[in-house]
Amino acid sequence: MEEELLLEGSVAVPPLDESNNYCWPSGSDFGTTEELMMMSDLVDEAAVSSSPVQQQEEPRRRRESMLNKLISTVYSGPTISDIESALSFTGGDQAAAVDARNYNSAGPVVFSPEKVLSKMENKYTLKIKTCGNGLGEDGYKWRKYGQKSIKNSPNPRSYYRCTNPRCNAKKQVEWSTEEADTLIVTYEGLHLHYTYSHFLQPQPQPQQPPPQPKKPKLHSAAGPPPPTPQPIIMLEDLDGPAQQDITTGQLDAAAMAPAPPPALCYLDDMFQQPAFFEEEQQQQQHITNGGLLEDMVPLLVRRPCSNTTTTTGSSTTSSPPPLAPSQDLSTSSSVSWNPTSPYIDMAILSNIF
DNA sequence: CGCTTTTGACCAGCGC
DNA sequence: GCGCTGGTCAAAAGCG
Repeated sequence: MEEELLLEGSVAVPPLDESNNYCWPSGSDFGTTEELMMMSDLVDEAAVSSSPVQQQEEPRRRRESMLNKLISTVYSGPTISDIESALSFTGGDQAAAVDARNYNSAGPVVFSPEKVLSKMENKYTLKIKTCGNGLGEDGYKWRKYGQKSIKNSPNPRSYYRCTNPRCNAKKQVEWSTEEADTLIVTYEGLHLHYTYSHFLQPQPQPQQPPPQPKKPKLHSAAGPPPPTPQPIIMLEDLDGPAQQDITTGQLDAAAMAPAPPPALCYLDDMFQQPAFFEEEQQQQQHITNGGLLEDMVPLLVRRPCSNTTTTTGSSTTSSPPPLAPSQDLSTSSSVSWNPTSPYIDMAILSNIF
């Protein structure tokens, strides 16, 4: 089936919000449906009409530009330069040199233009507008270690620490007093690790309605519960066929179905790849004093939004379910694709390389 | 049983 | 020094 081929590495398109804009993460330059369709057309055109000559010159640059744009859209984590800057950070202007948009929380969120309120040292303060389901996810696994009521704020502030023992990243989460659906998340420190431990855990997506917090009383008076972590996917190798649904955060069962777990499907497998370790070792030679380079932030892709429709191909614009991810793609045995599916075909992208 | 969350206590920084 | 505030600790409880 054609659909099966196109399924590899499909990229979920986030749902539309009230303004008919896609809930892309920050930095997105094509938030509207029209812009998205233009981008999709451009990519498709490049894949279909490119000739050997064209591929070498202008089209190549254009494709690279488009790809970079797409990647920058789905990848919201810190870049290598960010890490380097962080590791060599001395304060002041250096911090300002770090592009804050590269370190934001993804998930079912829309970033307000003023998402980056401040960035001092390794702190990133973000305004995150939740996208309907009231949850923000950034792909990392956090452990809550405290909660405080803040003066002049009706909402308590929650303190989270990365569960990775090698990582001292922290974040503070509180609901905006101005906008009920806006989270104010302050990240401190960078994640010097992959999210493999979390990724490897099959994440049973909650059936809607989403599960109540274990102790809802904390939030009953203060607003919705704080964000919960969700798995992310790493786009390990753009030159090869993508194997994961990089935005749903779930392994794409269809992508894996034809040949069970290709090397890149599981991070366990990926870590065992010689090429991967070679790259890791090379990175470790560059940065060894700030953390484990096994932990260096990879080319990872965060899910722009979780409440996308999945395998049914149903429209995302009509009464979207608040939490469609209840469908566990990692266990789905039948996945189809059609043009109405909220997916960008990564196979198309692979053609332009 | 292990992990996570809750929550009161504790500590440090700051202003007066 | 004292009080206030924000951040962290750690024991207890919850949960799967």
